[in-house]
Amino acid sequence: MDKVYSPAEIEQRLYQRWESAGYFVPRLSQHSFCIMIPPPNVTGTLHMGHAFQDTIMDALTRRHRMQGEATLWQPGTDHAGIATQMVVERVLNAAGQRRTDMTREAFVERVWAWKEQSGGTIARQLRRLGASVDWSRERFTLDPGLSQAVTEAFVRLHEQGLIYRGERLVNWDPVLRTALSDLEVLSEEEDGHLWYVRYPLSDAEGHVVVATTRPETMLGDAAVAVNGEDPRYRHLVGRHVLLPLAERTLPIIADSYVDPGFGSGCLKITPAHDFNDYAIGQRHALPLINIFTPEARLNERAPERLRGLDRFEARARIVEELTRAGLLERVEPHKLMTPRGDRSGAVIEPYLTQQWYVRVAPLADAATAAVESGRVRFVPANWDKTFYQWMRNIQDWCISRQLWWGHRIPAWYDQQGHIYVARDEQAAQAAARARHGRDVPLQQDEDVLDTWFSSGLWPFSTLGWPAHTADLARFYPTDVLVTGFDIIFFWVARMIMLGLHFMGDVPFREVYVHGLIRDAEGQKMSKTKGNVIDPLDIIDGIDLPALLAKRTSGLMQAHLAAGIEKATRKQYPQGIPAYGTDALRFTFASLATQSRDLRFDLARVAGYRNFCNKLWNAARFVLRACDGPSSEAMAAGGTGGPAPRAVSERWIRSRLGATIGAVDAAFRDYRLDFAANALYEFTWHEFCDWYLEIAKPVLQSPQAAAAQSTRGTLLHVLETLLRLTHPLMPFITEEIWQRVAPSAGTSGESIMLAAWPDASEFPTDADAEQEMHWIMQVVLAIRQIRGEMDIAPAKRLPLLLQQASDRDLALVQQHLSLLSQLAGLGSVRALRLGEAPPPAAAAMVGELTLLVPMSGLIEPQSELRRLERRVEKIEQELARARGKLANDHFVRNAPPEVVAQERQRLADFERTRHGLARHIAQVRVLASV
RNA sequence: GGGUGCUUAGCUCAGUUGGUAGAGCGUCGCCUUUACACGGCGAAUGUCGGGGGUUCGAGUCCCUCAGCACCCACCA
Repeated sequence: MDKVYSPAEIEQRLYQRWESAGYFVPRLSQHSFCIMIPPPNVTGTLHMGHAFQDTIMDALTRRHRMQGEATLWQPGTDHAGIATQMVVERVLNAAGQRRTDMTREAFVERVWAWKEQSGGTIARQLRRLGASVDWSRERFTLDPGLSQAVTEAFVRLHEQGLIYRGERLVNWDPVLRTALSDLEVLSEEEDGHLWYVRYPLSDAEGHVVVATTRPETMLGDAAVAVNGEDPRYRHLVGRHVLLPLAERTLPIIADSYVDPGFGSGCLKITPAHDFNDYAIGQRHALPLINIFTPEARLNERAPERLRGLDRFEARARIVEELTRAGLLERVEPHKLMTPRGDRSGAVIEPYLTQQWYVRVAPLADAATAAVESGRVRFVPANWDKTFYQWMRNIQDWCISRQLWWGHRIPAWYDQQGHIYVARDEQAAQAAARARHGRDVPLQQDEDVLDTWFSSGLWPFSTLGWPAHTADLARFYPTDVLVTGFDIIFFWVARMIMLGLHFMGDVPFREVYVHGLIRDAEGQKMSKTKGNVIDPLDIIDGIDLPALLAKRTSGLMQAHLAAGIEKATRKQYPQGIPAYGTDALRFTFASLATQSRDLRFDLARVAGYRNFCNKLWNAARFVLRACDGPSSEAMAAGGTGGPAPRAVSERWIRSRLGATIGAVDAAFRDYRLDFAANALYEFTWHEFCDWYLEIAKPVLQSPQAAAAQSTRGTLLHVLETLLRLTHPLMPFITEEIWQRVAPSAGTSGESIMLAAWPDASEFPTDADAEQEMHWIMQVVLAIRQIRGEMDIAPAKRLPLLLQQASDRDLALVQQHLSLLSQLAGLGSVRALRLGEAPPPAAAAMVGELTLLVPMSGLIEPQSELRRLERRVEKIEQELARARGKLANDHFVRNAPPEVVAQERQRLADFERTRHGLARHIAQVRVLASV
């Protein structure tokens, strides 16, 4: 084994072996475990958030697989309608072409070609991350099977009256020229204006003033509304005004929606271009006057001179004309919430169109009930509140999109406009024939479905639905969904609704909601911010020029490049070193706290890369120590051999058991940060820092049985630790395990298929832990003196024991060589009764006083300072403990064991202080000489 | 307007039913100790955002204020 762990050499080799050996395919077992991957966009690449999420899922999957369950992690990708279509259109535009220049079929072909070209990236990335997904079941939302599921779901929902087609206002993206669902619209506060416009009364002198943020829509006004209670305007209700710039009169109506306190108290009503106005228009039977084309230009309903103007040009023109006509009373600056499309960024227009909708209310009720009753459990639990809040106010879901890339809606129209929703064209034709008595020409709906419609079926469509497959029976409901809170509404809620509806059961029993990965400064990672890191660049490393090129090329806003380059040069002057997959994965695990924002800092990856190296070298040590012909004897020692085990062996086994328990609990609670910490702590600070050091002299000792027993323990503990660590760090654990397992008496093709560690095999050994605690206290106390006095580590120190109890003496006797080795002692001797101690540095362990004679090594002054610092601390603790025990209320009300514990603490502190005080007095005399 | 979080060491964060405030990174000493310098040993560092309350006892529970972040929502 090399001195330094080199992930690059082993990771890809091991993954290929796992994959080709079929280890990712679920085995047969009574119990099953299943996770569905949230399918990423097929044309995208995995970012840090994906890598984080995939690490979590892989860790869960690997642990369950080791527990012997039939484990499936289902992979796949999403066609991501709008996002993908936009990407391909951008490519076309760059080549001087436009989507509208080609046929739909030609365009869709281009998208498929793009998908084939880029589709392998995600799979490649997943493999590099070590994701143990079952590639043989990989799915894509536009696969024939999944498309059939989409059609089936649509047709059934339609038959059940849960899908309908209707004409109403939708969120219209005039740039993409498609409808969007409510969720795809993001509102943000922007600076705007409030224009106060005079609408003259039609039958008398005077006018009313309406306040509007969108003067251009006045051409579509159908009324002016006032609050019926408003004394200023009450008398005008029923009269009419003349709509400026248009040759129309509008009624003045009363509606309680109008807030007399806002603006002028008069509201222009434009039912075809505002959601509120639409509702008011419905109440008052007002006409819908659509003044826009799908591109949001003024249409033929506008006066001729304004036709064809873009909505923002139209606004300027109309304000200008109103000003010229003296109808603009004033303009105020005004902050308003502007709705924008989440993909295009275009200002969304409420627009009157025919669209398909899912009637959500009945589905939402069932979904809410499923969460309330605990059939679906959110982790952390409080996400259910977010879920409920959305579910309570849910509106019908607009599922049709005026795009070309996606699942074509299974609806056909005859020339009279009758609709035939059917599983295929033949079935539609049959329905048409039934109506008309003959075949008639049918035209399929041009629209496609919202991407999230097919994603919503993912937990069962991937398993073969609508067929009744064995996989469905085996894996549905799945066990856990691992996802970010950003798609609870888009995806989680819809899977629950559709799963309950079509499968009659929840799609997953638990939803583990993790935080979102941000950069080291807490900024969201994005291309425009230039702070994106490709997970593979952390694994393989990347030099600065390549990193700069990646971050500054293909920017939508080229002017950002300079700033990004500067920041990148500053942050990564040397580029990024190669850290390997396991270090990255362990970092992700350690980040998996319950916080919402998770800051990703490369310094942590470096720390865990070091941890990998630590584990690697510990293994190197163990293998070297156990190298030899008698490996069978060692194995026997490891699995309950004959010799009574040394206390250190009993201790490390007990600690391992505790660690297994902690890791098990952490996995059950989805606290991978706890799991990572427990593994780190045990591996580094117990196994390496203490046990390996303890083992060294034993291995050299002439007592063959003790050495042999130690070898067995080293192997057994390491082998178990590797299995325990494998879900988080699959590669390094496999690489080491392959070398360690045979000597440890374990066999198997792969650690992946080895049994998950059993804590009961390593029960708590309280005696051993206590005894080791004493040893460690003594060692630490002497090391502290050495460290604080700057005594060279190689210098062997004499140690005198004062006031040693029988137990102390027995322990010293028993562990003399151990103590000498760990603390660097030259000699150890107990003071005789009445023997005057020489000038010495002192430390206390319980009642025992440890003395290290100064004899030229230690300056009395510095020892004095050291002792005084310690006493000061103890005095503080003493004061607190005394105060507590002096408090009558505490002694009377606190539980007896707490009071007893406090008394014990007080006694310990007093003894220690007393001992130290005595030495201070002595040292002070020396110091003053 | 409604809702949800967050505020603990220089930085990033843990802190499980209230009972001695922790880790990693960084910092400062000493060390080429035969697994590891991607290392070893030792050290320093906190008004747990402010205020109030409950309690024998509060980082933890309640109230309140401040700051930050996010989500939902139809005030023109």
